[in-house]
Amino acid sequence: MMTMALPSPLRDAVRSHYLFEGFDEAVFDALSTRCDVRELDKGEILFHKGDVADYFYFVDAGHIELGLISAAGEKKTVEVVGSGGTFAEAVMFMSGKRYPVTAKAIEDSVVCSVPCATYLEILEADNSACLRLLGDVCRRLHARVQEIERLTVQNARSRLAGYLLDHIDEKNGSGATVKLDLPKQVIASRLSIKPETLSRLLRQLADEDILVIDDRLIYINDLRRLRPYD
Amino acid sequence: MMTMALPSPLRDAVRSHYLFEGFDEAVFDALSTRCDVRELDKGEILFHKGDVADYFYFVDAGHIELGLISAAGEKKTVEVVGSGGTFAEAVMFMSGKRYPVTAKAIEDSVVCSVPCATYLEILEADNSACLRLLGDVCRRLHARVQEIERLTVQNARSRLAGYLLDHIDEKNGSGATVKLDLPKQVIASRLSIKPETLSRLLRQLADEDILVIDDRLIYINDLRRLRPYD
DNA sequence: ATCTCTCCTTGACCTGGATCAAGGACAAAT
DNA sequence: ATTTGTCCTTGATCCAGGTCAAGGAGAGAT
Repeated sequence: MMTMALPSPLRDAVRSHYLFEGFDEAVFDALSTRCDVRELDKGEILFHKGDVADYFYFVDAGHIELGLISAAGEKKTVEVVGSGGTFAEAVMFMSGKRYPVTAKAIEDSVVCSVPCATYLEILEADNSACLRLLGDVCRRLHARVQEIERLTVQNARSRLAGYLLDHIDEKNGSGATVKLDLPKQVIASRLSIKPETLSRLLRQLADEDILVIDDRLIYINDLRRLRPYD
Repeated sequence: MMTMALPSPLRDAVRSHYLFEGFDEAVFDALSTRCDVRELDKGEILFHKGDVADYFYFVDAGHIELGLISAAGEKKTVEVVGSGGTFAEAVMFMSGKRYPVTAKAIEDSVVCSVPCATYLEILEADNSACLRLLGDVCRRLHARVQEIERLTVQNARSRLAGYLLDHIDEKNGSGATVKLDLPKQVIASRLSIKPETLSRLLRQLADEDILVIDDRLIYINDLRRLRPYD
């Protein structure tokens, strides 16, 4: 992992993220001098679950996987954050200040670290920043509740259908195209199934003529036949 | 369901909750005149998933179950809130402002409704209230991530062990006593298992002399033998 | 005291998805 | 051109937990 100061294009990208865009120029400037760029190789771990959480992150390039690993080695991807997104900003308020998940680069990535302490100082003075962060955290909370719903009241096939419908690139009439931008193993983990099962389910949907698989490109023939499972 | 103005003991209980205790007397007073008491019969539904979320709630007495129901009729209890707790305060910031869960009284209960719009106005002026709410929402977010972890990397037996260890009333040496304060069906749903499975798992643990069951009282003989599953 | 309800337990059986094991398809390295 | 590694697929088998069905126990209601 390499660490260095913020180059100006990255500074601008961070600046325009809604967690920062409301700040005064001077305030943001002070904050940005305390941020660092970190370049991560594919597979590199940024932080482990349980590490002290002094920073949250903005993704400039690549994909960061937030996941859980049990004592027994079981793995589960909770979320994958792509460029333009932030993660771990919610831990700022947690007593103990420890990351509840492990963050790992699933491809060569560039992230920007933001010191929680400095950001917190800003929040203490800036009410509207506080409200924006509240909105952000609540959105995340809602996403987690939906995930629990998917895990408990839906089966694997429904979860896959939901995932595909959520990742449509292009619609054409009653069909659509989905380009899988993540390795299938990562998608499987996000859906809490094994890669083998994902493979079989896709095959099953293809056998039923609901979709056609061309490597990482999936053509959905009829959205109506996929939706009932969502 | 009966609705009426806040009686003074309930007013004090709400006042001392951390989401309100930092308010100036005058501010809290204005808010409290807009709150109502609602008495719910066992089984009564306070709001459905998808309803417009104009209020959040403080529980004065009883237990409120926050749950999900799928189209197919599958049920899952996400959380059970007892007296002194609040729920649905996070929806204030959600676009659309709709409840993501259904709230149902699992016994005769008394709750106090707090209008989101009024509370939001206070937040817009009071920075420290904002920060307290942020802490609160982040705690909830963390709890949801832990729940996802339990659901995905642990099996039913581990989840039950974790539940029991989380609900210990009294410790004595290497053992402990747990008093189940919720109907077993509700506990089962919280653990995302069927009542039959809960019953069987408890029996299994009893057969292994890890615990003794006396109706709603459970004596854990040896915590060390239960912990490995947590 | 018997009915009826709700809550819980138990048994018999079934199934979705995991696991184990064996390749296939590429791409990068030598 | 062969090796090595990563990612994916496919088949065979297994099992945790669900489903279905049949009671049992206690609490009110009549």
